[in-house]
Amino acid sequence: MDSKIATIQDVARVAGVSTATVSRTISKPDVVAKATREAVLSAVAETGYRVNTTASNLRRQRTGTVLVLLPNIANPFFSQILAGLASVLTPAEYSMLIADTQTGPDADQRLTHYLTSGQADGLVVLDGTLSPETLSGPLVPPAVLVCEWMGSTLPSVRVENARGAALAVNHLADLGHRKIGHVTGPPGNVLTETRRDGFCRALADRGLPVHDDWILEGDFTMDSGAAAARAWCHLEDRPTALFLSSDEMAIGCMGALQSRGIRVPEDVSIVGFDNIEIAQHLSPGLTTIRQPRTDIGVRAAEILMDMIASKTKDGQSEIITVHLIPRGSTGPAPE
Amino acid sequence: MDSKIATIQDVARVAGVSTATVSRTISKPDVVAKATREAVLSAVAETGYRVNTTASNLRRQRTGTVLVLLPNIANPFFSQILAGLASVLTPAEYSMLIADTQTGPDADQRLTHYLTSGQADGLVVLDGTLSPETLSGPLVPPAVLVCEWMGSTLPSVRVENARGAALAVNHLADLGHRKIGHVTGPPGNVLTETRRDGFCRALADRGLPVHDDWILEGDFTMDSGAAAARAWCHLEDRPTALFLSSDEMAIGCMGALQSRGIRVPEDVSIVGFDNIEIAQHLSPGLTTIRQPRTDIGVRAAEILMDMIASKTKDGQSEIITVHLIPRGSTGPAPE
DNA sequence: GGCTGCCATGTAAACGATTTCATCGTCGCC
DNA sequence: GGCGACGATGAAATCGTTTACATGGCAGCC
Repeated sequence: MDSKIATIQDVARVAGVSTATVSRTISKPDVVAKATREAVLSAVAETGYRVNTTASNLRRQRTGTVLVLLPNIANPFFSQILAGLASVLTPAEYSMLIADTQTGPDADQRLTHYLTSGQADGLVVLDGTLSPETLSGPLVPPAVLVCEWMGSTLPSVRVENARGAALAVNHLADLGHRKIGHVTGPPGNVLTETRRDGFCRALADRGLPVHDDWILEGDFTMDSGAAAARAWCHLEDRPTALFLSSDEMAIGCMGALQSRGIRVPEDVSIVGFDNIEIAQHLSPGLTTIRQPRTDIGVRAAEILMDMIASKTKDGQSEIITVHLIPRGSTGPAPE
Repeated sequence: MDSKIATIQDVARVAGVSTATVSRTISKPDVVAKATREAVLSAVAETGYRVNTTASNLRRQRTGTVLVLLPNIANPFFSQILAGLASVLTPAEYSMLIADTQTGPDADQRLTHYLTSGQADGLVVLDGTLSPETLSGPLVPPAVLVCEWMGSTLPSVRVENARGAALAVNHLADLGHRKIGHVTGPPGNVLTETRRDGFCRALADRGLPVHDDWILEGDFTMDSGAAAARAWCHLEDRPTALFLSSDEMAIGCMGALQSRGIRVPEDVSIVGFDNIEIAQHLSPGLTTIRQPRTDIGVRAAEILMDMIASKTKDGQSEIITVHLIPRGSTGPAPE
């Protein structure tokens, strides 16, 4: 009937040792004598003892929490990175505190509050719109940036965004397209900038025209992809291929085009970016740039764990390779 | 150069009061005199004091953590529930610990460990395959089940799964379909059972045949939807309409059908379940049963907060209404 | 045999808050 | 004017660990 959970004191009493020995048995078993160790372990089993993480964290001056900042938790792209993060953090006894940076206008203030409140031992930033200054205060814990860098010196796991865009352009150019358009992410976002730059540079490299009217603004959502499709329809001189800065937008765009009777890829070829799971299940399948999302999360978590362990704010950076996945949404340029 | 964070002691010293008064000023401002309160608050501002959550939690015998059990974090359906949960939990100073119940074979054991380790003040269960016994040990904190019930007496936020299935069937029957098939979720999952039962009952109510060959087994993933499409192709006597137990499966199925040249809805009508965002962006749009995912999360979190506040394991339950969203993937039965 | 040194363990002081209980005024009332 | 009550504050215990330091015993060595 002891609904109370056993404490280290109880274990110590049962095993006939001091709490120090119990603690040592659990954290560094090799420093206690074999006999004592066994006595303690059986006392642990008998009492059903579990270490109280809160107390442990307090004493060890850590929080056991990693704060993950992301713009939109409902985006499947992010959730898969989360899965990667979790697979490393959970075994390391860290829990993820997920903060949606998009909710509400006071987001920036709430954020600073969060960052400096000592609620987290580390930070994983998935939001490309956060300012480097916000992230480099003295009170801000070690941080790893994911998928972006913005000239900051913080360690990061980045994806070859520019090269990804170039892969898309080259693929389309190889298929004979000469009029290639682009739908960007939201302005100010690093992903947006790099992919757009990579796109423009690749066009130039292939000697293809960069046409301002063909660069449409989106915001990574399906809705904005659909809007881009409508905008495309209203263009006088329409590109025969579109490279969209995210799969979500590409899906929204493709759906909107198809429901207007425009054929993909016969009338227009579509390339996305991300390779989210659904891309292969569409008809036609979506040609896209693959980013290994789980790996990204895993590497980010590993780097962060290293930083926390070595108590530094500097860490390694890593660049993750992207690949073109050709599918049915791209085809030869129409006449 | 005091990179150290201020403690309540520092504030007390600066304000010339005791730590007790500082603590009171912050947690129940009305019991301290106005003058003292102001002195304390300005000392707080001056020192940049933030309460140390870990210490506070330890003293107050809480963890400040809610454990969320879900089968697959990458599923967009769940992430939106998470968003709803977060919107309630974060303001209440709770953080979410997300545990993927699917990873690894020792999942069940790890789970029990988690549940009883006192790591969480509450539990939100999104996984329909967990056994009620696992969730009702004396050491398990207050729990709310989401989207399921399995005869358990635990409080829950459930969705009208059976009625949703009936809505789908009636919609198809109204369109003249008499041969209606179903793709289920994974066996043993409560959602699977209830939706299948609702499906069968609705067929019977409309006087339509229940044909075992037309009930295909899936597991809620796109891949299994695609597999169902292939299975459908191999049927001798093919249903003219399919109700799939999740949108993901419906998408996988529709994509696979279309890429085989089978037209939706001319050759076969498709109904999903969930109304995930992408459903409206497909071409044709996916007819589906809408569950208000964010609301579900919000209500579950609210109920849990109530339970924690009143220190009980019993809470209210709530049933969330579903709606049919007709889109282009359903049409009149072919001749 | 006595000294050095190491190994295993215990003692007790943190960690930073909350909260009970005691104390000290001050006010009101008879 | 004295007594009771109440309102505001402080002192100190407590939450459950971890860990620096002290202690005691035993082996090894001259």
